Amino acid sequence: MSVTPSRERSRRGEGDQLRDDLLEAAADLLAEHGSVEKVSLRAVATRTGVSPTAVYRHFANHDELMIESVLWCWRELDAVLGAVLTDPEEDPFECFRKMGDAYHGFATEEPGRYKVLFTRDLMVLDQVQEMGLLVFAKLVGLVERMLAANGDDRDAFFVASQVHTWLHGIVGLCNKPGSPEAEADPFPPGDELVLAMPAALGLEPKN
Amino acid sequence: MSVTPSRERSRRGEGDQLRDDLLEAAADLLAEHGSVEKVSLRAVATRTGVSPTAVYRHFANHDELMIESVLWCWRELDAVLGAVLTDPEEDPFECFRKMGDAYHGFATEEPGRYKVLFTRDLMVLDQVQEMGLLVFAKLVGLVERMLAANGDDRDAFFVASQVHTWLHGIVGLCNKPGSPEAEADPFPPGDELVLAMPAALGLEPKN
DNA sequence: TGTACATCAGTGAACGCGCGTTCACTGATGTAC
DNA sequence: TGTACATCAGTGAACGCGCGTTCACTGATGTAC
Repeated sequence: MSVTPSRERSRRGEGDQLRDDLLEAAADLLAEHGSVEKVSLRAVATRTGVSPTAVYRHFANHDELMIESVLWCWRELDAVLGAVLTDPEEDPFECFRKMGDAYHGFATEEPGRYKVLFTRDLMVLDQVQEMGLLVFAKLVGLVERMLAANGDDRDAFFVASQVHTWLHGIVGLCNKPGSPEAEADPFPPGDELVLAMPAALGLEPKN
Repeated sequence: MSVTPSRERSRRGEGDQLRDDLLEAAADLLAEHGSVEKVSLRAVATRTGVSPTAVYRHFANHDELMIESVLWCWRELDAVLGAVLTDPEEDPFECFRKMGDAYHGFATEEPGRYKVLFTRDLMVLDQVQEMGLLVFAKLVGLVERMLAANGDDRDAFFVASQVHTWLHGIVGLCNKPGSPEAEADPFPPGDELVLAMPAALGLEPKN
């Protein structure tokens, strides 16, 4: 029941440090296991170097710890995509290609994290849904710019939904299961499908 | 520890009946919970009206019970899609529309079952992968017929992969979480996206 | 036709495990006088 | 400057739970003689 003394007790008034450390450990465990059910409060405490009871000083219970950790993960995806999507001066088509790569890259490098983000039971929660909308709104904006540049009068919201659903499906079916053992699964590599998407959806610059 | 006597003991020589009953109960529980981890051997036994130990007469352990149940679920999807895909006389474009509806319908009506089918940890298993390939091969055949009808020289395998990844993404992001509480989620209804897919992928009959 | 017996289809108690959560506590540290 | 004390940041033991799995068993049923 004792704990590896891997962590020094915070100084007085700096107890909130533990909260961040717990969230970081929980996010790592979510990334490793890919699901909220497989990450126990006790495991998070152990990884942080603290006893299970200490967690209750910062979170009401296991559920709250997990929800906060998932929101933490969402902020990471937002940061990754935000770095690519926000510059309003850059060519939107170039921007779109980079976004596809970034999205596919995140899902490939962090499959567990990605899976957790889009778990349906979690997306029902208001706060999680809000984060999802925030990221999606950026995509809608980018699609608007592409359509405008092409004089295309399609609905940007609908087209952005097409983009997102397709990307989501590609990374869901084509991701390798960790090791590069390669040719086991029946599908073409995800990046080829990502590459072919803009043309199929009419999101390439008109000549 | 005792069991509701909801089930009569099989007659001698008919012990295999229990095996089928267990698989059916397990498939139902998978449909309800949407994940292998949430379905315990004990829960399957209880639902079947039998003690946990009885399960071991037919399955080596919890893992084997779950794998066989998932294969059972795959056979159901195969049957649903097979009913639509197999008639080689029918107009392939009409057939394709029906297939999209059937796929979307299965995923919407049985979200738990659908989720389990495409769980990555399970798809790694040879037998599960084999079932997936079997279903996918039918789609490739259908796409071949559409491309041929249109004199389209694209690779049927690649186009079928585009179809499947997109459908998978649509049902993954747009499915309602059970009740028709409606306008919570940010995306357009899945059936609209399914309807728009053939045109976007160039899979409508040429005039 | 009667009876001993092997087999089949299960049961029931028990095990050790990790889990979420509660409770009473401890010891260092900053503050008031 | 010294000391009493409140507070903060945790600890450690214990609880009841459901789980997968093992073990010795039971009772009905078909078969051999």
